[in-house]
This record gives sequence, C-alpha cells and structure tokens, in this order.
Amino acid sequence: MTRRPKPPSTAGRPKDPAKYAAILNAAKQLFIEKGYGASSMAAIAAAAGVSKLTLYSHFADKDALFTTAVKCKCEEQLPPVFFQFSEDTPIRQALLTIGLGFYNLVNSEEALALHRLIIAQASQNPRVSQLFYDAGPRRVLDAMEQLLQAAHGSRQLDVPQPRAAAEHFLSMIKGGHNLRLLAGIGEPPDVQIARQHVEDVVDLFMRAFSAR
Amino acid sequence: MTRRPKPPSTAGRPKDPAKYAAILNAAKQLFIEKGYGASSMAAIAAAAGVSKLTLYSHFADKDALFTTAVKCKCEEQLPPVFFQFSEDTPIRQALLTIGLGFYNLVNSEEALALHRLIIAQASQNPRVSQLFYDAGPRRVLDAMEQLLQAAHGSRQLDVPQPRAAAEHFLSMIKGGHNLRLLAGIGEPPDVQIARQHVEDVVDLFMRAFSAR
DNA sequence: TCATAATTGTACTTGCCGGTATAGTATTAA
DNA sequence: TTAATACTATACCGGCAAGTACAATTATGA
Repeated sequence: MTRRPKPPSTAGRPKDPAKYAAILNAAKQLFIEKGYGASSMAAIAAAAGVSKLTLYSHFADKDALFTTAVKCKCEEQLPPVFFQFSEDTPIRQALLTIGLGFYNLVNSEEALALHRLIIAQASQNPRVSQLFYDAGPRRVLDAMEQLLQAAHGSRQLDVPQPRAAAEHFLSMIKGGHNLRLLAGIGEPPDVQIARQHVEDVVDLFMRAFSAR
Repeated sequence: MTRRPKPPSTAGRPKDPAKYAAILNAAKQLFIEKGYGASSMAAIAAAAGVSKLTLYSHFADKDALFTTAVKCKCEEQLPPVFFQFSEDTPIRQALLTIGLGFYNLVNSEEALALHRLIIAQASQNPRVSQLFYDAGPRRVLDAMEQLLQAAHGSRQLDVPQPRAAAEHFLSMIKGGHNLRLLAGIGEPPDVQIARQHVEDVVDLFMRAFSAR
C-alpha cells in the first residue's frame, strides 16, 4: 500500500506526436475545404486515421481545434519575403516584385479559402479574426510601409504618409479580381493578366508619388 | 358524378400575399443577421408570424427561400445614384461625392453582412454569387467607367483605360478598412476618417490621371 | 352553398453532430 | 513486472433542424 499520492505526470504511455500532427493536418484541410459547420469531428478523426476519442484527448472541443488549425494555417501562409532588396534596387523594380508576389499570394486558392473561412466565422469567433489579421495582412502592410518610408528617405519617391500610401498600393494590387474570386465568380488568375495589372498599378502609383 | 377532371386552378382560397411578404422579410433579416446555417426554418416562420407549413407552401425548401431572399436584398441595396452630375461639375467634385457615397455604402452594416453571407456560401451556391455581383459591384463599376470615359472625352482627365482606372479608384476607396470590418475587427467608419480617406484617394487619383 | 385550397398547431420522422461512456488493447516509464 | 496512460471500437445520449403527416379551421371563387 505504499503508493505515491500523485505521480504528477510522466508515467504511462506518452501521447503520439504523429497523431497530433495528423489530426491537425486533417482539420486544416477539412476546415479550409468545407468550412467550419460542414466539417464534423467524426470526419476529421476519420481523415486523420484516428479514433474520435483520441481526437478529443488532444483537443478539448471543436472550437479549440479550429483555433489551433487556423493559427497554424496562418503561420505557414506568410513565407514569402518579397521585401528584401539591396540598397540600390530601383523602387519601380521593387514595387513590381512586391506587387506580383502579393497578387499571387492573395489570389491563391489557399489564401482565398482561408479568407472565406475567417469572414464566415467573423461574428462567432472574433479572436480568430484578430489572429489572422495580425499574422497576415498586418505584417504585409507594415513591411510595405517601411519600404515606402525608405524610398521617401532616399528621395526616390515623395510619400509623406507612407502608411496610407501602402494601403492604397496594396488595395489596388488586390483589386476587384479578389472580390470576384472570394465570391466564387470569375477565372483563376492568369499570368499575363496578372503582370499587366501589376504594371498598370505600379505605373499609376509612380505617377502619383514620384519625387518632383 | 359529373366532375371536371381537373379544374386547372383558380379555385379555392388564394394565397395571402401579405404572408409571402412577411416570410420574405423575416428570411432577409434572419439570414443577414445570423447567417444561413444559424437561421432555422422554424425561426423564420416564427419571426414571420406564420406556421411552418405555410412557409413551405410558399417556398419549396430552405435553399429556394435563401436564393429569393438574397435576390431581393440585392435589388433593394443599390438605390444610391451618386453618378448623376450636370455637365459642368468639376471632376474632382464628382470623384469626392462618388467616393464618399461608395465608401459609406460598402462599409455599412447592411452591405457588410450581405458580403459575409455571399462569401460564406460562395462554394455551395455560386449562382447566388453571380446574382449578387451583377446587381451590386458590377453596376457600380460600369457607372464609374462611364464617368471616367466622359471625363476623358471632355479632357478633364487623361484616362486611356477607363475600366481599369475605375477598378483602381474603387479598390482604393474600399481600402483596407473594408477587409477589417468584414473580418469583424476594428472600428465602424468614422465620418472624419472617411472624409480624410476619400480626399486622400481622390488627390492621388487626380495626380495620376490629370490631363497634361 | 359548396367544393377547393390556404392556413394552423402539434406531433412526428429522420438524420446529423458534438460529446461521452464503456471496455478492452497497446505502449511506455519506473 | 507493474501501474499508468494512450489508443481503439462501438455504442450511446441529447439536442437540433429539415421536412412531413394529420386533422381541424378558415377564406375564397364558382
């Protein structure tokens, strides 16, 4: 009867990290593909090749799983660093590169699906929205602002309000195309059209902000 | 036993149009407020002051009701005619008026809720998306294009591609604010900020497209 | 008036889903 | 070896919602 009252932990079989990963992956895919409501816990468990109870041993409830999945998805969706340029890169070249990168990012099936998910859950889950915004749009906006600030400092452009200008630029790059794709209308982005669009926007932007 | 095989119609009690209207109104309100999934047929019937069976006698199923409600909502949401100007209105004034009107429209609770609804249902119900786009965004875009074309014709602006320019202008007016509100983050539009934003965009636009 | 059809209230069927219970098997640290 | 814990399979509970059945009532055109 000499039994320790509470071996605080570290006894017995440990949780399998592979199963955790499998669950998370399945959740990411299903939530993105079919939305929150249409993705049942049973379906997620099945897709992960795991029993429902195991799922519940890793995540308290559907909401916790959803939050974690979205967070994870956000983190893995901002790899591109279009914002690294050497000192002497002409600003026009930088804008073209950023513009094209941002256009492709924001109109990718991945990003569109994530946007739809977030917007659909906006009212029930505002914390997730904040998470998403801070991880995605906000960072891009910050980087863009910095770039314009630098261009202003080096007299390449005349941008007294870099924050506002950054928003204008990114809004134009996103363009009407993005809304149509979000709503599920219209063609997927075509390479030619994309390049044309970006060049058009950059020209417009340079005309408006070129240093006198 | 002399009975007509099928008195094709027009006999018996007619359907009450007031009830039809009440159902449609309740559906519009609930779908907008709480989304598709969270609006039960029972709740809609109750809100309309009507029995569930009456509801089903007017609409075959939930999807039919949804489609009709969205169509109706789209039609009633495009009243503003910011696009009527006398010949000699200076283009800058016209842009300011249009910009402010569009900004307020697109950031109103009504419009935001409708956008969320459409985007959330994008995959399951692409027909509804098309409906929405044709009734709303497309018309605004067309009108904007016409205006720019006219300004180009009268040498007030130099806009060789009015369609693209119209998209750019409206995209900027909508701005980052709209995404944040769609996602449920951030403040409702403030009058001061709105005016400032619109003026900023119009200035930028004029700089980029002023006739030489 | 009278057949016809709309409307109502209630209860029902059917199906799905979130979450839990049980009971047994597998795995691991001590 | 042993105790603790993860994991599985299956079944179950409670709730909710779409749509239907029924039986009664009410309004309308013929």
